Amino acid sequence: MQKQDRRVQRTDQLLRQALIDLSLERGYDSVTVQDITDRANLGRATFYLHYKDKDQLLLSTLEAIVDDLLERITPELKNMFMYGETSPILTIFRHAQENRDLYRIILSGRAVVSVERRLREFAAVNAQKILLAFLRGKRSPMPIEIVAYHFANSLLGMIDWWLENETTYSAEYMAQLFYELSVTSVLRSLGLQLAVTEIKPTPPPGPSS
Amino acid sequence: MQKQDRRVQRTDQLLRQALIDLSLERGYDSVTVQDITDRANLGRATFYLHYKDKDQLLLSTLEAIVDDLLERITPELKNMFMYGETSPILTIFRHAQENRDLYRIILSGRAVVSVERRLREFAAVNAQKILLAFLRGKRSPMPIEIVAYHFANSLLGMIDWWLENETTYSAEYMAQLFYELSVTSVLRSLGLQLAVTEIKPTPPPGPSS
DNA sequence: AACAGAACTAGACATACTGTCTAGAAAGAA
DNA sequence: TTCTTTCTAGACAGTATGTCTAGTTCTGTT
Repeated sequence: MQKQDRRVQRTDQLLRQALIDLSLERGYDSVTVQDITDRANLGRATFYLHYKDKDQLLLSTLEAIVDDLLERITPELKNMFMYGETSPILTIFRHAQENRDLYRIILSGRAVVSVERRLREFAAVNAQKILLAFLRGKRSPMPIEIVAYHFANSLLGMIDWWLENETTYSAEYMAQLFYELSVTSVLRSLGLQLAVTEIKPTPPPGPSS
Repeated sequence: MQKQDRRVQRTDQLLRQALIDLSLERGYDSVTVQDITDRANLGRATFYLHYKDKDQLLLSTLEAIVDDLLERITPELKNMFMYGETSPILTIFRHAQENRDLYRIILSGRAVVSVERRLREFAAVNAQKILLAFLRGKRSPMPIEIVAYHFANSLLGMIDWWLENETTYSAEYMAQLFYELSVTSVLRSLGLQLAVTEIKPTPPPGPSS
């Protein structure tokens, strides 16, 4: 990451954006390497100088975005409020909104298996970490892996639905829905009281109906 | 479906099984039409006499299995008990167990986008029907589409996890976990009391830990 | 047992995409 | 300017697709 690589980074960025755009336009599967380099105004050979294949390109885009999310979310996990402005859940919804295109490609199965699986695995692993922290050593009455998987799966599903359908709902509203639909029962299943302060009564129902 | 088509059906079945087997062995994506017909001891040309492409073949397998499930589940939906031996949820878990291979290929994203999406859509649509029936005309405090999507997504996620990991858990146990993790909070989110009888206390915790 | 029609096969074909390689052009730092 | 990195154009072999044709093998019916 030294020397003369501003050019390289620019090319990287062009390729990533081209793949995202083309995927949304006509589906990840049907996008060829040729298509990508054409769109990015680059030679096809250049692609292979940067990435092994199309999946690698998408994967690297995912990694970048995941790093970004982690950076934003880690400090918030210190205090474990699931509600309010510092809620990690809210942050995740906001992050999804900001990176809507990429999330959509990956989540709605537009993209390829391996990448989606990577994201889901990442989510499940982190969910488990968080739930374990909540437990503080207590024993869960339910297998923690299932609960964590369910938690991550629900969150991703909620995001998927949101980005595909009613984007007019605010991130705050979605976070609240998720809280009511998932967080509460997850905590209860772990044998925990809602160890959470700041429960807003019931935020305004999202814009449209 | 007349005349001399026992042979056709047999060929169909051979192709389907070959695709399932090969997909589990080395991933749906990397299976070629040649592979399938080799495994089924058929000529490649024969494949195209039956299906347009690989996706079509998988899709037709899915349709068949979905029809089967619907047939079993429809009568159970008459009485709406979510618990007990006639619980539709339990039936779904059993169905998944019986058709484990196919479910795994589709759910774990081993297969192709379009097929998985079809299954998820099917699940969401039916979930919505069921929830509407539960509401009996009452107005839900939460957007019903989201709740239905969440419900379907959770169920599929649970099945996915189950088939991929601890198949030693019984279908009954999984149904109960699902009930506690999802059904309760879904009903509550719809503004419903648990309109359900027969809540078993807490079934034995699945075999392993 | 023989026949007719349906179902399958083998192989060839055009097409498309992949991933690699080479020789050389363009860009940018020194 | 000069030197190194980065990109390009085009060619290449390899593999999969989907279509087609002519011919073979089944199977139910007579």
